[in-house]
Amino acid sequence: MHAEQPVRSGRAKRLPRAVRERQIMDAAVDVFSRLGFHAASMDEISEVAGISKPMLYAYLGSKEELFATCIRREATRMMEAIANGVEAEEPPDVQLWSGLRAFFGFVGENRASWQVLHRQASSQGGPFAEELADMRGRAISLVAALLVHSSDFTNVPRAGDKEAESLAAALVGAGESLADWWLDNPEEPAGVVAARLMNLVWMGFGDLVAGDVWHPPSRRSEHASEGKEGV
Amino acid sequence: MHAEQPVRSGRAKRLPRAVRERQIMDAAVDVFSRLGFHAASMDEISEVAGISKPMLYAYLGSKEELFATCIRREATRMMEAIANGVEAEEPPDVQLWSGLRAFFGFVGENRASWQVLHRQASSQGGPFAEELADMRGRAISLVAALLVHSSDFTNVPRAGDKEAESLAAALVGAGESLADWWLDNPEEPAGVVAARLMNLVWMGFGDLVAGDVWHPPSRRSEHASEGKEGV
DNA sequence: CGCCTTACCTACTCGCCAGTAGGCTTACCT
DNA sequence: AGGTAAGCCTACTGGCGAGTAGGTAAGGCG
Repeated sequence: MHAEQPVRSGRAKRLPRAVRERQIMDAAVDVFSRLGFHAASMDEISEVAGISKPMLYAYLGSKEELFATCIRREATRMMEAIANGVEAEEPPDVQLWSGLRAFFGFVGENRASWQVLHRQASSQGGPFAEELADMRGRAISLVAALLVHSSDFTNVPRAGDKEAESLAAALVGAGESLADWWLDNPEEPAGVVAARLMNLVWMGFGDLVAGDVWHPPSRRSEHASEGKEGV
Repeated sequence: MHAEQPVRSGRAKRLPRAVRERQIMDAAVDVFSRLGFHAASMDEISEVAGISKPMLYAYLGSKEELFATCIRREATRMMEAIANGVEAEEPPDVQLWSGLRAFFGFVGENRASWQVLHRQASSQGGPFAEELADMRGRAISLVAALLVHSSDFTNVPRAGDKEAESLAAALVGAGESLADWWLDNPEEPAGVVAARLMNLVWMGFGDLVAGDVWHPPSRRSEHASEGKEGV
């Protein structure tokens, strides 16, 4: 939630192209996330960005190009945030936990990004959804690899790659969905939401109902049922 | 996927109001699901319905009213489908399984309904999202009740109502999301998708990775890892 | 048979928004 | 200083789509 700088009045100060482009992108993400692709108008985006419409067209092209660019930028930012949060040497459950925390952390601090990325991109058809599917694909591969690796650690014969991928898809889906739900129920901190999903997907209802919970390997240790780990 | 009856040419046959309203609603769901709320035009809906625009306005009111009516109708149909699939006397895991099968069965046979219901309704803000949130709320309560009841069956002290509700939210979210994913990957049968989610949420990755799976209490028995149950 | 209600139509208005034409101004470079 | 290019603007067009005005046919019923 950046504080978009206020509406301009009169001529805007001269700025180098790169800076303006950044401002415009920020404005576009903001407006697209609030209004949706169709309802968002180039007039409003230019106004929020503090410039006039022709500048918008001069720098970022048509409305569709602009939107696609937003999606690509935000997707990249998010994947990087997650990658930075995970240590490849840790055991699988810890890696998953770190990934979830990084993911929900990103969403929490970039609600607009997530909104435009997920809800808007997926409800417009066409090339936008593909862009998104692409990112989801990368995320799924990541998790699938984690799972395969994870069963290597155990004594289990072999949990087919295909099956791992399905499960990964389900988990990524659950994450997307929980993040969406969180948008509408923002009172809870990121750590709690992440812990909830971690427990659900790692332990399952079966265990939870029986009273078992997963919790991160001790650091400052946690009281029983709801990991309140930092964001 | 109903075969919408073809485009009319000339004057439409006189029909009683109730019948026309049904036709119009079907057309509206179809068009909204394909194009999204904003891109859908009243002209196109009226054309698909086989009547003229003023009829549309006469019967169903403004575009927004029409959309809201679609959401309500489809939400009701869906909740009924699920309710009909579940027997209150069964043990909790079986109830959950039946519910999931009914849910994915409905989505499979009513892709357009689901699309309009979930993707469209949630990406438009305003009263539409509320309508949807309402339905989700009912679904969550249902699952939460199931969970609470479920831990009554075990010897566990008590899994706070609040926590049950969170988990229910996560599960419902996972279901929504997996259904969405399924829209884009329609090759798999409903039963497989349902089984996948069942395993994920009931067993958890922890157990799955260790080689344990959940499967429905024997009927014609299933070979190991991927429940290919009905629907 | 004629009257009226209900179903249905064609043909507009009007506002909004993507995209553009054409011109002004400020900074930098020689 | 003065040229020039990069940054910026106001003010338009053109099309599309929501919603309406005002009229035509068809079935029912006295």
